[in-house]
Amino acid sequence: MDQDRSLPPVVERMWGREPASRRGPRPRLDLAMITAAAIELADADGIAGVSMAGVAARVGVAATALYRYIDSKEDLLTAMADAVAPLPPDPAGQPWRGYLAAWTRAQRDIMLEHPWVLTISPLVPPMGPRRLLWLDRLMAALDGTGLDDGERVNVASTLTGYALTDAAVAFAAGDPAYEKAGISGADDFGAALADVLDPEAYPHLSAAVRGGVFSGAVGWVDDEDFLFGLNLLLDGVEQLIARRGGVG
Amino acid sequence: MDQDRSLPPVVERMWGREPASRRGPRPRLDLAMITAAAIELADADGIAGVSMAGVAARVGVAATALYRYIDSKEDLLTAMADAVAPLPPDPAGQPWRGYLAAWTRAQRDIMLEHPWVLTISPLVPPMGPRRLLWLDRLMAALDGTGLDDGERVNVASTLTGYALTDAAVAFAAGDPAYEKAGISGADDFGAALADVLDPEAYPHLSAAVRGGVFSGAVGWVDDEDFLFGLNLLLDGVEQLIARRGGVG
DNA sequence: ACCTGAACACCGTTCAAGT
DNA sequence: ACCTGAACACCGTTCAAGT
Repeated sequence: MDQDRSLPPVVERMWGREPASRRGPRPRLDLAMITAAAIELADADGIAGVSMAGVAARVGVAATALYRYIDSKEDLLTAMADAVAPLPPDPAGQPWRGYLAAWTRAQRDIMLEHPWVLTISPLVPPMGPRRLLWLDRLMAALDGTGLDDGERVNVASTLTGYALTDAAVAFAAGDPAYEKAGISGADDFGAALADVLDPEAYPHLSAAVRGGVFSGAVGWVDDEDFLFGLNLLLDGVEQLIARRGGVG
Repeated sequence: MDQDRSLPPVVERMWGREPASRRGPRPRLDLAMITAAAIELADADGIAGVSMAGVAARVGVAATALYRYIDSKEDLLTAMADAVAPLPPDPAGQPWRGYLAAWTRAQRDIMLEHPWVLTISPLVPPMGPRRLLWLDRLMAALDGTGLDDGERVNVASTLTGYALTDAAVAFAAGDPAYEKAGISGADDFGAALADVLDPEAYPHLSAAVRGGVFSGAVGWVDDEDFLFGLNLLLDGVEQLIARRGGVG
């Protein structure tokens, strides 16, 4: 039962389970060193800056030596997505709603600081020690609300998804691809769109664009927008808690 | 004002604005043909199956000829993410809540059918004709609720994000990377996790895992889970509408 | 047992040359 | 003006050989 349902090798290593190597020279590296180097490269040059050769050079080793520690580059990206997360905020003594808000904001901030996470995260299930610590803390914060474990997990995944979406939208507004074309903010986004939208085919949207939906001072990136959607979710959670008879 | 705030070239082409070419031989291709070929490849072999050479071969042209129509592979992916969306459901005569639910589900279904969208979508702002048609229809469905344009856009982006998250989670449960390791469903996911979780460091989560959170009959992929989070959101929207004094 | 260096198959993109 | 073919710089990954 222990051997049958084993985790993927990278995940095992992310949890510190290095294979017990006995004979021969001692390893010069471990997964944490490699992951840290890769994260530094990604922070500096984006995901395109992460090549096996580049990571290897940074830890002072030949490119091919990395394959002693990971099976593939994909595995490396999986480990990066977990390791980039800092420790979650401490839920001790906090009311659930305040903690969930802080938790979600902190998770979004990770992605604003490390935009490359957006390019790997969504398809990777959170099985590493860091991401699961976040999950554990959120579950703790919901003690006393009457929500069961399954509901808590669902709340966590919904909030994680929201953080991801918000970060992606915020990032898109400043996307270099659009700056290249002379569009630098929400303001120009709307103006450019107006040129192309047929009012007959897109009646509501083109009216909204002419009305200036995308021309707000800060537009998409506005903190108000983050709170808007977040409170939508938290209101929903609050209703559920009320139904379960938990305390607010 | 028309020239200054121009859209990126790909986006212009997505809107059918092919450059007016006069002299010389007529083009053999257009962006739609190229995009359709790329989508077929991605559906068949995943995003890894989409190479410039492969797409070119499928439309019967040398690899380098594609650069007459797009500036880079990234542009091609942008066009694919828009073109893969079918027409949105028709909102005519539907109550807002029912339409939003159908809209969100349909959007998630796109990603379940074309999982490769998950690997490009989150960083690409929706500026193509298809994605913006979806936005227009959702805005139409909210007529009479009292929500303003900005709020409607925020609702749309939040629901889109939710659809994306749900699809990603559902997809992760069946991720080949985990099947490779002998983990085929939610059941094994939980068992594998139990081996590695330290109950002292992860008290709530390890209790939940022992309690079988991840061992439900269908687990993550359950339709119940999709509706759970969706209703959280729609309850939030409903509260907002009530505050605005709109009709349900 | 760990690491290296050479090698392989493949990739996106450029550019000059053809029509 | 469109398309081709050769070429370039780079990539992830393998494998035999060294210690």
